[in-house]
Amino acid sequence: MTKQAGTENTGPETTVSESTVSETTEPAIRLTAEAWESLFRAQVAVMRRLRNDPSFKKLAIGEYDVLFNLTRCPTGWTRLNELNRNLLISQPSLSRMVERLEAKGLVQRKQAPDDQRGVMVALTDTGRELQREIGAAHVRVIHTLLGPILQTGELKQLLELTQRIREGVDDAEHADY
Amino acid sequence: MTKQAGTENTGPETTVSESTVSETTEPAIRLTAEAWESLFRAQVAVMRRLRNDPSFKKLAIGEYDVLFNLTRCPTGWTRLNELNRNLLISQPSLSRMVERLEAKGLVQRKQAPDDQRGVMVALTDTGRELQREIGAAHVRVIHTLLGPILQTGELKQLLELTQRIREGVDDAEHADY
DNA sequence: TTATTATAGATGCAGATGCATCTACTTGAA
DNA sequence: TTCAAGTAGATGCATCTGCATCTATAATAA
Repeated sequence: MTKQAGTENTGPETTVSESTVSETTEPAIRLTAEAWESLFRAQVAVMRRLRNDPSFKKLAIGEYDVLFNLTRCPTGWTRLNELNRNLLISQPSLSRMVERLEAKGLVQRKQAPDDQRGVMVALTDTGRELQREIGAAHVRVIHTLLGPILQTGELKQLLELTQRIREGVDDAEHADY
Repeated sequence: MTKQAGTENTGPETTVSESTVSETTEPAIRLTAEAWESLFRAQVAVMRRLRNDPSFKKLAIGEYDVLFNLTRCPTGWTRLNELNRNLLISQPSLSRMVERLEAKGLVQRKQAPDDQRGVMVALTDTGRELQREIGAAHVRVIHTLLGPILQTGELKQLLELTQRIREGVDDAEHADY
């Protein structure tokens, strides 16, 4: 349980609480909850570090994420609602965030050709450049942080497991049942 | 690459962008970035589902997380700054969130005995009850969601890998270098 | 066609967030 | 001691967020 000797630990424990997952909980359910909890905390731990990195001085992490998602569109352009599927923020928030990013000259908008209601977004050259700059720093931080913790094989395992989670959850999302 | 036949995919791809991690990037660095990216997206995918669950009607997910963290304190009480270490929100935000939770009767505050500046927080009985209620639903959703995706052994792998990340990152945080 | 229902995105508004700063207290050095 | 520097938490303020709702367009049914 990795408790440092001589430390008066009064803070929250890193083991799963009995009030949520009691010892009488069915083991399979308990394990699933513990795995999720651990995944979530790992994400928080890494994110806390990332957020404070000087590379995110220019742009909030959520805004960077929008630019990043835009780099992944084969045509360069995406529908606003499509973009929203990969983010945690709400539709109105994305709408206004894109507005701000446009004002900063980082993205551009145009009407969707096939749907008069729709809006398409793409990076501008400036936006693409900024994304690359921040992304490069981002990658360096991650490598410095995670490199000493996980070996190549373990990184591959983690990648594979989390990819399946993402795909599985997204599929369930679109499934009509 | 799991692309559905007959689908005009115009949205963001699920493979890592070349603009951030180019094919010439050192493989180890590339893999680390891909693993983090995948972990992050998996977290987003699960979180999107969780957030919409009716069990979070009563309390925002961030507020639930505070209650949850409080259940893990051996003594029941924690220092505000200690609590803040496990969360993504800023110190002023936590300060006000606790204020609101106190107003709702879910947590209680008292002055720290050993430090006149400090504030200690603990759940009230009502708070503990609500945490249990939401937590139980939470666990059910997670199990329904992740159960069909990962097997027992895989969940254990995931748990182990993410635990190491959390510990490793937190240790690096406290290290003085 | 026309009426109904659904969807894309924008907007008003109340409330939450982070940053900078402030006060109060503590620590450590002279 | 005394005083400078550091830390805990609160607060003013500008900004961002989500919810509910609105408009405009699209899809579906009658």
